Amino acid sequence: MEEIYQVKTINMISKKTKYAIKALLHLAKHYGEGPILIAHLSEKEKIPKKFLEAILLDLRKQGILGSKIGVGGGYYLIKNPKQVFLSQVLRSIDGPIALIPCVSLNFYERCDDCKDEITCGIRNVMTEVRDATLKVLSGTTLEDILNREKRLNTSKKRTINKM
Amino acid sequence: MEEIYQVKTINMISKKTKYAIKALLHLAKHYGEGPILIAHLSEKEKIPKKFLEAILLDLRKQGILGSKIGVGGGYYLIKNPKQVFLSQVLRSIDGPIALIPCVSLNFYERCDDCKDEITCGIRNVMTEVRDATLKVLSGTTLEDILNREKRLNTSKKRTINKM
DNA sequence: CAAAAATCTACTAAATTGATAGATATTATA
DNA sequence: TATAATATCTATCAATTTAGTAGATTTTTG
Repeated sequence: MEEIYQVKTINMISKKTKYAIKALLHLAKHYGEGPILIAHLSEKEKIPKKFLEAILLDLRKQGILGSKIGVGGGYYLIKNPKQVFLSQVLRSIDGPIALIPCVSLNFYERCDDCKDEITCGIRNVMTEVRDATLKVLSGTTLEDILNREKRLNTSKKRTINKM
Repeated sequence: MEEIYQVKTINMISKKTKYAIKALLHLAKHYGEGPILIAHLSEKEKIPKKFLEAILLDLRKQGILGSKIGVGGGYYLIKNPKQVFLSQVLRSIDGPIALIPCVSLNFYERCDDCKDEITCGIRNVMTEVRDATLKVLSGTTLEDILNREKRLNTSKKRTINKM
């Protein structure tokens, strides 16, 4: 009898958020070149078209994207890629970055079982986790990510040439 | 007509993990004093009993807890509280700590849409996020959390006395 | 007016979360 | 050895979230 192994489904950032980042990076690469079609983004970044529509709409409502209807329309970045922070993107789609609501800056909620926030040790650690995470996420922009990719590409080439 | 506001449900650590941490802190506080009943933990920490059963079983399978059946039985910490890291607890219940599977140390999976891991900018940032998060989570033990609570309590008292 | 686009509304299947119910196995002790 | 006290195992469930799809509608340009 064969056994079936079920890979643990993983709960991190959602596909939706990952799609959002990929779409935004594409738009960032073509910043200033006018609107890009949903259909084009969908094809180039391998994102289901209808799903992408919803994502782009979210990002527009967050003030990150602009859109134009009709011939010659599409989506475009409203902000400069060096002003779009990864923290903002994650919050726009998945919501909070903190691991626990009582420590979230943008989605605060009191824990229902909380006796005293001030002296809660769990909350205290989770604040540190939040700060450590945010230091990276709100220190990284779309432009930074594109630059990382450039850097990684050239250092990869150097490595290959040495071999 | 009244409007109904639905608070955004929040996706961070699960209730299950939070319950696990609370149960473990309780057991840590009484480390070395012998087994504690599920029923007792359930009542003191306000955790649904049947749900708690499943959680404790998980933690036992992870080698964090031991159990004893029958009269005088219950659950107890196998490891010293200064050797139980928060990272291990989170992984035992919720799974991965990384935000993206291709960067997870314990639950690695290749992204299905990945062309080249080495030059992926998203992966590059997410590695940094993982490291920053882990620095805190794997640097904090059950004992540390209890100590934090003691410290927070005394500094709170000092503040109150000053007023 | 026609074509090209985004936008809106509604629906769906599968997985996950947060539980509960009830039967069973194990152990200490009277 | 019987019994009471425990943990353990198996099954089930409702609500929510995730990852989409379908189709009608609105806006804009030419």
